[in-house]
Amino acid sequence: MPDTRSGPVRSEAARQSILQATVTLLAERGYDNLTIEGIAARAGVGKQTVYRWWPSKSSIIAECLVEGLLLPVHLRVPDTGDIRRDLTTWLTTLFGYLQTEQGATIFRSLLAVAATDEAVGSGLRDSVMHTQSLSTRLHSAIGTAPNLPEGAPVEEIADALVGALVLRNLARRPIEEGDAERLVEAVIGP
Amino acid sequence: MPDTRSGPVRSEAARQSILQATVTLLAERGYDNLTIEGIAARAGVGKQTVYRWWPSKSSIIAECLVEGLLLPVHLRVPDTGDIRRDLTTWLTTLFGYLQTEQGATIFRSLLAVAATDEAVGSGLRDSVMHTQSLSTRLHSAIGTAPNLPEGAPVEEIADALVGALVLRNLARRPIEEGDAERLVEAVIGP
Amino acid sequence: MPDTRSGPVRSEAARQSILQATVTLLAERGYDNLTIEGIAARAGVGKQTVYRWWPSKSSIIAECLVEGLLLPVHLRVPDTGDIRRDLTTWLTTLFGYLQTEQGATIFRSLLAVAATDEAVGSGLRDSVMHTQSLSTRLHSAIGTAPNLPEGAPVEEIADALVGALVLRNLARRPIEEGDAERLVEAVIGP
Amino acid sequence: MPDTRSGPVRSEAARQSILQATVTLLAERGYDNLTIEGIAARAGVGKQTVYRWWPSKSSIIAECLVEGLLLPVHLRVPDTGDIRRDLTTWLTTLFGYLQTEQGATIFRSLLAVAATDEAVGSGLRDSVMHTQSLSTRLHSAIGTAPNLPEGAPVEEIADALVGALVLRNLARRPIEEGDAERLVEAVIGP
DNA sequence: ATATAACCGAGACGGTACGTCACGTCTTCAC
DNA sequence: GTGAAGACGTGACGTACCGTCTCGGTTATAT
Repeated sequence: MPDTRSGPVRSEAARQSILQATVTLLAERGYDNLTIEGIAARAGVGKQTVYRWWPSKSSIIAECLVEGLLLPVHLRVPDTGDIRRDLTTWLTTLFGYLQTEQGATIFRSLLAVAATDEAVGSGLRDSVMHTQSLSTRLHSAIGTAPNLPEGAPVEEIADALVGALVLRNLARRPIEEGDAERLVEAVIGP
Repeated sequence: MPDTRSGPVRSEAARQSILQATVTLLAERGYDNLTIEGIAARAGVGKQTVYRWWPSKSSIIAECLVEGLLLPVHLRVPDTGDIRRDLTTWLTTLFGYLQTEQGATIFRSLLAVAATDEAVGSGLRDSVMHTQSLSTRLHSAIGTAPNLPEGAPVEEIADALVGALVLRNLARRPIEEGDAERLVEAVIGP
Repeated sequence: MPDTRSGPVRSEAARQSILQATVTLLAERGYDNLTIEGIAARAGVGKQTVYRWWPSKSSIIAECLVEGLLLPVHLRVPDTGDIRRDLTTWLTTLFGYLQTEQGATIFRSLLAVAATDEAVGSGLRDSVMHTQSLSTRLHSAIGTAPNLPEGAPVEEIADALVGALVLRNLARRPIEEGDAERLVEAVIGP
Repeated sequence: MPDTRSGPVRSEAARQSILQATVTLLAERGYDNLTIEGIAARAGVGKQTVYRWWPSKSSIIAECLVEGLLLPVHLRVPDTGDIRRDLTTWLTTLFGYLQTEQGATIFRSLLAVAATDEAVGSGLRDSVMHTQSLSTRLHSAIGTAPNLPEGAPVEEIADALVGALVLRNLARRPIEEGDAERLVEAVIGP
């Protein structure tokens, strides 16, 4: 029976406080300007308590992600049977999030972390963007659209959609009316 | 009478030395771990000489980009009349660059800068990726493929291609045989 | 009905272990570099067990002193009737202790504690150096030496002897042949 | 021709500021409770500026000593021809300094440093206490007092006097009327 | 030709944040 | 209630870089 040592147990309150402080500061001031001292101070926690449980700034952010504190929209692709409509709905939701100053800042922070931290980067496509659900939805749509014949490169289509989103965020290009539709058209065809 | 100040002129040697040192350090140790003091030391240059001419770390990197020191592949999309083949060729070249450890590291650094620095971010799609040439090529191909009818969302197609590239780089997904073809198929159709 | 509380009694083993660990670490690494965590770890004891019984680091050292763990020489001044010989014998013993690297280090630690901690400082002359026995011996020698007439400033003579010892230890001056004799001559006269 | 490098020169203002802050804090709060961060803050100076020029806390104090900022009494033994009177005068001056709360605190700090730092300890007897002048004065007095015959152990007499002073300071024994005289009598005889 | 001014290298300066160590308090479980 | 273990908030440690500034030395005009 492992892990039966006595002694105090990790403080869940401190953990939550740190994660919440991280999200707040990330939204307020961006990824640089985010310091561990700042997190600890805002969380009302000793610096050592942070270092005891997380090896790096990016790992805190990774945990925020897993907890769903960073992307407070549900990223699952809907399934009404109409793949065009579903993708458009899904993209519109995401575009809506990226349209807010705060959402865009947080998402860019996320990309900065991904660029820096291998673990976050590797998990970006699947865990973060839930691309899995996108792939699944696309698979189930095979045959229902002319551009989705048997053997269509589903993963690459998913990459293209998510990647376009990422690129827009990095490029600070404002979202406009009809962008979601146009993007869907670009990859699924007219 | 403009520009009648006296004194010596900006040292081109110092400038080159700084840019080169930046590229070297970026490839060696990544974007974080890149310090201005480190650049100056490696370049054999005083810190002030850096600060005199560049306002920030990211602006040095931006200049490296413009000088073509960072992405030593020519990014222009070829034009043989066959849009599929041209895109595949272009993507294969880029994939080749991102397949090298050094190229992937530099490109990720670039994305980190873009996530952080508004100017670099805004220029990412056009200046960095030369998406303009991609758009132009796609425009000229309208009508030559079933998925590129009149009024096709060319910009979004370009976004999708470049974005997929970016996403792959961030996600550290290794490139495999046929990836370029599949990606082209994903956006241009079968 | 005094002392009828329940529960186990203070562990003598823990107490001894802590005191011994303190002496060891003091001799090994000096007064600074001595930490309570280090003592507890070396003693195989919880930190709280230390804090439960001692208010401060210096009080542990004070207890080591009282237990005779720090100055393992008997400091009582002998009494053969010949005050010169007795003082010389006593000083030679002490010099011998201070000549060892370990003894000198421990004694300096003691002085550092005395400089810092009022209680230890106040007890230094009497409890630590047993100056009381020195005074007594000097008192009993009054009249037996030309420099010890009736009314001789016995306390000051004791101070002078002990003080000279302390000074030598602080000044890291090595002891040489005949030093004990010369010091006795200095205060008792030729 | 050594040391001809260009560039900024060490700031004398910063140096003075640091030394002065050290003295002030030492007198205010004692040797422990003295932190380098505290010194830097009080001096209005970056921490690195302290670390650039001094390897340790004790070395700052040592420099304060050399600058005469710590012991603001002149420690030279006077020479009127009457050795008893001269020693008494000298001791009275020192006792006066040690009688003030601040003087006693600073002097104890000094002893704590000496106990810890080899360099300061080694210099304690001579540089700090100017025992050299005491020895000289005693040498010149040989033959003028019955206890100072030819061949008297002058160094040991000096040790005894200075040591008694040190011991009193460590033991927190208050100075009383006639103490200086009694101490002189103890080592020079009646 | 000579003064003036901007360049260059070097690096000291006041700062901020880093990641670590130890403090003294506390909480948990076993005895 | 005591003891081993160790998490907690706190604060100082010594280091790395930040961006600004000050040096002595070196060009290049502008007088």
